Amino acid sequence: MTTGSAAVPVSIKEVAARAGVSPGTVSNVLNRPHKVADDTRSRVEQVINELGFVRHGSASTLRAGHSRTIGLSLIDIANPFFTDVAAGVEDLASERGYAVLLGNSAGDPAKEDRNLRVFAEQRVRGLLITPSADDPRPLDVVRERGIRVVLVDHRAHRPDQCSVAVNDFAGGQMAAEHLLSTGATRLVYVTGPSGIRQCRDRGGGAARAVGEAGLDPGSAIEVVEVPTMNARAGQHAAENLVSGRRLPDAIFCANDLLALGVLRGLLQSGVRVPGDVALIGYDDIDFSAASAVALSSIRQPTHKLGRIATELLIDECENPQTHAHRQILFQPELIARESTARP
Amino acid sequence: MTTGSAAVPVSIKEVAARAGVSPGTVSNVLNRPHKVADDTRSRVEQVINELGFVRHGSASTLRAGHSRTIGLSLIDIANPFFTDVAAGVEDLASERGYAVLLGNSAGDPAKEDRNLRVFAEQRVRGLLITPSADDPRPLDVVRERGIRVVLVDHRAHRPDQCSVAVNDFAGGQMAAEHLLSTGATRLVYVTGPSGIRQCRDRGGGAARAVGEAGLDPGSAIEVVEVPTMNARAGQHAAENLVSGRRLPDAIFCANDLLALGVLRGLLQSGVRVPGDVALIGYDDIDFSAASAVALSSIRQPTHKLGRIATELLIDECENPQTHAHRQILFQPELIARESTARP
DNA sequence: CGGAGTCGTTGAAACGTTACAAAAGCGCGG
DNA sequence: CCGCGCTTTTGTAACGTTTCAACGACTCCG
Repeated sequence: MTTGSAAVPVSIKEVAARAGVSPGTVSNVLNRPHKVADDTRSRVEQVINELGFVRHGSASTLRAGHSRTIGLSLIDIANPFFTDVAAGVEDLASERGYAVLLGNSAGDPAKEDRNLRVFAEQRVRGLLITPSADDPRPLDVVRERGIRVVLVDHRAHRPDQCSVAVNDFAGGQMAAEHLLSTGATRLVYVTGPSGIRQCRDRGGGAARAVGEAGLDPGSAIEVVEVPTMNARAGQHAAENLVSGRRLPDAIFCANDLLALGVLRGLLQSGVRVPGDVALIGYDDIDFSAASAVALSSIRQPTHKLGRIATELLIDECENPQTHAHRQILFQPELIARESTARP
Repeated sequence: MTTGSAAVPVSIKEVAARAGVSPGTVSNVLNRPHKVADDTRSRVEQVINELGFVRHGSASTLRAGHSRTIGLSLIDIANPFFTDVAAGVEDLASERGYAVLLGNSAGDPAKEDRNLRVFAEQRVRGLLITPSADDPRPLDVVRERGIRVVLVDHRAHRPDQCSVAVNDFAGGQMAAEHLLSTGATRLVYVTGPSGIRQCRDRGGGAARAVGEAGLDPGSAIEVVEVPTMNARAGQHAAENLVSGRRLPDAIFCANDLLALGVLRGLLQSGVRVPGDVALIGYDDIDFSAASAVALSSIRQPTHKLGRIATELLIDECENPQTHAHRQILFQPELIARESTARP
């Protein structure tokens, strides 16, 4: 058994010496293998394996002027939506040999700033971010440092920037249309703080659908705003609706956690779903299909969102001259389940 | 508007020149502020702000011989358990000024290896890992490179290594005792692959509880093993139990996703929970309290797990001489809800 | 046989920071 | 006014890699 003693990292020079070549050649084997003669290359590769050489990323970054690391700044790493996005990011990054630096802003702009600073220190090659606020300034600061940025789940506010998002307006519209198609005429939209763009857009889409159906959005949709978007808040909202005898025909929730809470609140009060009230959520998180009454929802291509964003970012970093900036907007998908099934 | 052109990173030399001091002094301001005279320090700090200087982490790492980055290798970033752990890790790391490199092994040892390699290249200061297999060898390789490792949700297999885990045996025992206390005498344990240590331990704990209650573990517990630990598999298992007329008094599931699926399967077949069958899960994920019948579960201190692991790792890295290795084992906690409530 | 063109390899100079020995400045007792 | 100890600052040599001009060895063609 070896003692936990000295770390003895082997450098490119030792590899070079042992293989009887110059350090430059070893570097070429590592970075431009095709420029090295076959037998030299295989000799060097053999020595690399023998010695267990691993390139020192920092030295490489320092000299080459850029790293193989990308930053990922998320609003809430505990939220399944972002988690799925992160999984997509990690997937592609790992395939392409990039490392992912994780930052969780937890909705706090100060913490987001701190993370951006750390990313800047680490000289990340590029940055994927779901901005915690609409304010574009902190990002412009990052861009001025020469770090490429791709926005995730947020439309770019300038044409020379890539973004990947999902059409929340269309999703809201889709959800409301679906509810209306079950015969509902009086809707409730249970949503989080209106400061959150996603909540606003989804509500806007729902209003549009109601208007297009010939109803008056002002009276046909009641908006119930709750402070946090979790199940507890949803349950509370449902209890209020029941006790206030303001039960609509159908309820649209701005995310699935809210919807699961609403579902629970309704069922416990003896309200039947979908019999008395139809219910639809948003995000189609895993658990939605598993709830007592399988929850209809709006599915977003989360994993893909992460992958594509990463793809765009890497392309922008590696081919800055040919890269075409794109603002990609995915369409969400209606997943109809039991909670909106009506005879 | 600035053109998206030249990245103009300002170096320590320029700061030094502008502040009328030597580069060494700037470095001291950055790393050992107390060794610099007050007025010099404030002058340098002002220039740093004016110029928007950000230390080049790679140069620092290269020269200093160690980075301010820790690696985090998880089995499944889409699983709420690991996500909560990751949030705890990110929390503390960010507080201490460390960056977190994220790796998601997805249970694939090959991918785990690839990630470990990337971590090695980045010269992470230390590594947090929930190993995807029981095999300690890949980790020993990492340790030989001089990278400190703290195991997360896994007991260390050697005394000179830190680990942070939760007592799964106790958790399983706790769950089964609770079920027995409701009057149950015939249990089913729905679990994932027995290759997963957590599943084995929880089952072992349950068997112990049954034995201690004077029952024969061989006949009082039926084990149902499913290939994947998600809701679909749970529902399927429940349907099999119902159709096979093998309904027990109580069901213990190795995680909440399975339990939610089982719950759904039972309710749809007209089996009442907890009336006919009591049900308990494991992990106490957010959604458990929100399901149609609030799910009893075993709660683990996930966030804390992440924080403490990070704490241990940073201490081991920064104070190698005074650091005492610890194998911390948290105790889980029973959360009794409706699904096990009996009159 | 000489010169042009290829291909593979080399050597040395960076990249931005930190560590450390040495120097400079300063106050004070003799 | 010297010399001593103290604090503060400086200059310089690394750290491990990549880049690039230059070089040597071949081949090919005239």
